[in-house]
Amino acid sequence: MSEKHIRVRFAPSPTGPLHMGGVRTALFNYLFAKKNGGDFILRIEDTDQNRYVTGAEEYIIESLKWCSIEFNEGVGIGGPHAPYRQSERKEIYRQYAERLVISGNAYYAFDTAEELENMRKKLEAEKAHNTSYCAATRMTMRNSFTLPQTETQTLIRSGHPFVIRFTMPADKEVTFHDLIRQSVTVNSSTLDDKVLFKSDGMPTYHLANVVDDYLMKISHVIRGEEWLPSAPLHVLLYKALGWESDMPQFAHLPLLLKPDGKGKLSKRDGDRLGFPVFPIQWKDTATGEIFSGYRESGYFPGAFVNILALLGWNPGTEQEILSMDELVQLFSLDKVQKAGARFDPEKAKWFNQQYMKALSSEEITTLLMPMIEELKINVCHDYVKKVVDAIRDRTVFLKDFIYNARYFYSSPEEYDAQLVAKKWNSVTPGLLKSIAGVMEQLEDFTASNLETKVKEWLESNGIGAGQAMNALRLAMVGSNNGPGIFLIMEIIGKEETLIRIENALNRLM
RNA sequence: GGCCCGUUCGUCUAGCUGGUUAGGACGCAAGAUUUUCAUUCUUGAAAUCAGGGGUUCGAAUCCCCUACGGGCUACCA
Repeated sequence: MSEKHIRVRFAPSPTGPLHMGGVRTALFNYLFAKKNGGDFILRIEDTDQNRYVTGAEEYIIESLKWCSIEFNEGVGIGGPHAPYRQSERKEIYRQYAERLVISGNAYYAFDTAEELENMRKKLEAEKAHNTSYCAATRMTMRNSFTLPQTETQTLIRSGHPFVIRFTMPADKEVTFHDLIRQSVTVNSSTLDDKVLFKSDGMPTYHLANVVDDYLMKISHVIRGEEWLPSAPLHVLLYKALGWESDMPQFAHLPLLLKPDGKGKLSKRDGDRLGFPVFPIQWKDTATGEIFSGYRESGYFPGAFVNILALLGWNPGTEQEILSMDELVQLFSLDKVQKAGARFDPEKAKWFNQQYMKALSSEEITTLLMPMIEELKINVCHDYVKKVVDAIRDRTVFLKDFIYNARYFYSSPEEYDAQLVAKKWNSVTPGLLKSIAGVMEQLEDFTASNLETKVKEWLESNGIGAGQAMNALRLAMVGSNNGPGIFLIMEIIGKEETLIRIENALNRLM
């Protein structure tokens, strides 16, 4: 193991939007690279033409950008090992596949889908332990082992479809070291003769991945746990290609599990349970279905990254709020958890709240203004800032400054029926009229002056504060939430305050 | 079915070289503040460390077995 320059890659395939588990894999690669002064590469693994989804690649790049996960080599920006899109590297793979055939580590196979299906059925019926194309079965199939050499040559020259399969040893212990799981051993008899090169001229993941990681001088392969079972094949491929001394180190990350039930977090869990699973919104062009994103839901990118970082990793201290710089400083693979991490949407909200707290009201307002303008709400920066100051403690998401604070921008249209039933009685209208009369006289319409004057009046008339305050809140807000009622009045101003009392009187009688 | 990986409060986790009242955070509960709702503060409940065997004076920490969970098992990645 030489002291190689650290080079890692994130290699998604553009089959749809990248979900948060994928972003976390990218993040861990990024943190590891930054921490060790290495390179972080973005490679697009688009070897499956059938599953290619238009827009997915752009989506991936935009997502990473939103998260501030920057790559310094790869698709879009190029680099010394370009191209970084596997479909554009097509020519490279075939020679390595053929090299494996020549060295006896791979072979041509001509079986049809139907023949493969029959083989599987037969093996299942026999209750064979290994029901795949492997050392035990390959001699019964149509391939360059069973066909005469001349026939193999003829078939290939005549353009007959073929695949190249790896010659998996019959019975060999394959052991490799994983940075997170230590030693992993598998017997090759349980593995199969994986297709390395497809009949459409494209490599499969296994070949492309190994070839590219070698050519791109990748030092560490950090990927999801779903790849652990095929890692022995990859190790064998490095050996077969004579690259054993340059083989990267492996680290298989634990999976992200769904908050409820069983299994790994999937595409549809988010909208089913009310939280996003995607970094940014994705619209499925085929079905028109929209999948919500963290960005659109009002999460700060820093909070999102923070949440992901702490899923399956921790710094070993009690600090939970960590900036990207701190994450880079503290990150290490040996603090990565082995078991899958169940995602908790509630804690995700808490993280966002912490990031909200860290911002000044001025900063929040600046972030808010474009949203306000887009909604054509006619208020100025200073007004919004007052709203922010008033409700920031009770706000988790940026959009809540708008939707949960509608009463700052317009008179309530509806009044909470339960509250009306409880707090609005026969004396209320008269009471509100009198209070409105008091307020009308006020020059100084600040919360403190309002409070003093209104309370003085109530006291001198022997009226309990409770019924007045609740009725006022009903008139101003329409429901039982929001900051101090006098502060709301100060912000919306005298004119609006009186209008709302009038509105309530007209509507509630 | 086969193979691989895993298993500390409901959840994320600390605990890494055996000796702690098993710590923190989210959530939950109670109280205080707020004549609303939140915030904030205080307090509390919550893991016999999956279970069972060992090793040891002593194990959440080491070993084995079982159970359970997860992943993989395509000419998908």
